[in-house]
Amino acid sequence: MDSGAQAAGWTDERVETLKKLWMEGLSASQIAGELGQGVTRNAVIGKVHRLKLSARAKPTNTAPRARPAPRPAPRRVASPSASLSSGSGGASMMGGAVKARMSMPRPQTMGATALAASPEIETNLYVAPAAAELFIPEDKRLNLLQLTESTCKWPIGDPLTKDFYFCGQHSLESGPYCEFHSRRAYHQVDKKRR
DNA sequence: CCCTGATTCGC
DNA sequence: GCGAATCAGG
Repeated sequence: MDSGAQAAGWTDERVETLKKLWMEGLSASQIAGELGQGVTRNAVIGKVHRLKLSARAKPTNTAPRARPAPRPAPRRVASPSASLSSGSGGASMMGGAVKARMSMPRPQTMGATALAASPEIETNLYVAPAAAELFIPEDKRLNLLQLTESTCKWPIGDPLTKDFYFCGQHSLESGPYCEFHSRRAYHQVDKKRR
């Protein structure tokens, strides 16, 4: 009995699922995860475009597609070596080590995520720059002149008062902040406020 | 750093 | 047609 060859090939069923989920606003990675591990987010996006499904939720948008992206020279890596004997009816794929790439068990705020009915009163109109999250001993606090290339430049407190200082921890090579504040800087913590 | 979709191009 | 690599934005 033949078996296998399920990862590749977009069956009508899968295409329908793709359309459905895409229209519902799910992200490509989520759809990929839903379809199966044999499908990557790139595959989903690629298929979406081939189907001309892009622009799912854009009723009134006449904005041109940004820029055609002036590619200098993608220069893709040539085939490492076509020494892999293809054909010969040797289905040597699927060894078993299925790496669960990209695990995201977190709900994450998607487009159709309803707001939690939290009657909490937001009295704090002014939120400090995530200060109280990391206590810095006084002897470690730095002022503007004390900052160096290797000190975390995350500001803490109100710049207009004396209780202002910089984190001062050893900063990462990849940024001006320490590891802790580097995360706070970007990452999707609150996403965009619509 | 994380994520998102968009695009290109070798297969 | 397919999707990895890459790009570009947030």
